[in-house]
Amino acid sequence: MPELVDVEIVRRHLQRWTRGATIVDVDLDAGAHRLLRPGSPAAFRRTLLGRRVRGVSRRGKWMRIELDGGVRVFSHLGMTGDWVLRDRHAAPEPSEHARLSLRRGRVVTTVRYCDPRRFGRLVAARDDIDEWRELGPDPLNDGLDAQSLAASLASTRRPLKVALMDQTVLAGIGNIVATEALWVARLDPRMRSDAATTADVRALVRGLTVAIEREVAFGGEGDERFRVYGRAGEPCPRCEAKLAGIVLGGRTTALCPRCQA
DNA sequence: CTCTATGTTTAATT
DNA sequence: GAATTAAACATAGA
Repeated sequence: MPELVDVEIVRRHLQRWTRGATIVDVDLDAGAHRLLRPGSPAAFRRTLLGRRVRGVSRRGKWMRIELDGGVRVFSHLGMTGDWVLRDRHAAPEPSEHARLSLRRGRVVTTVRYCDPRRFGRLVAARDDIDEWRELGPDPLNDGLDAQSLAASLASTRRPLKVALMDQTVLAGIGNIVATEALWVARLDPRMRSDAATTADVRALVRGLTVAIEREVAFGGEGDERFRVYGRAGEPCPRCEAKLAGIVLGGRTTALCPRCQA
């Protein structure tokens, strides 16, 4: 689920469910310790209990739940994380590892963090964590600036797709958006990042915009939203050539050998 | 049984 | 230092 658009959708839900409410209980299961990096169940619980939620912000794939007293809870969904709203008496969800009980007036609800693979993170802190501070511009929050992107790309020799997925270059770009954007831009994912011309960067900005808008239009759901991601071996939607599948930076990549040369 | 997966970090190697 | 690669994390689904 979680790339930039998916995380933004979760953020909106989480903010709607929690803003203005007070955390009256924190429950963590036996598997939650893996999510609290750094942290411990006891400290996490102690830090959150009794605090009111002021809002939820997001940069890239990180969310920041802002609480009274300057406390912040950072949430990363990893590969399979999600937050859901449930009645306080509802049974635990499959793969539910953390639960916040929230009181707004006399009504108590629960938001639950579910994550079967537990690659996600939950970090309570009084300052912004390094992972948050080091994030580059967020395409949804900050827009895309061709000049600064060009400067970032020029500073490294890695393959273009690897640089795009570097969260300090742009925050929130994952394997899906990177793959789709490069196809839209007709750029070879293997080309050296510092070899991108001004025209290439312009095409890339457009590709990213198109790919992100497509994610938004589909609500981050359904395989139909993918033009090339996961479609190696199928015909290119643009020129009908057979899409190639390669590995870059340890991630599978689909590309059209004809129009992304 | 095998293979793959929307993410990140770390270690080893070039 | 920079870049590359593989492995690790843990689980579900095809």
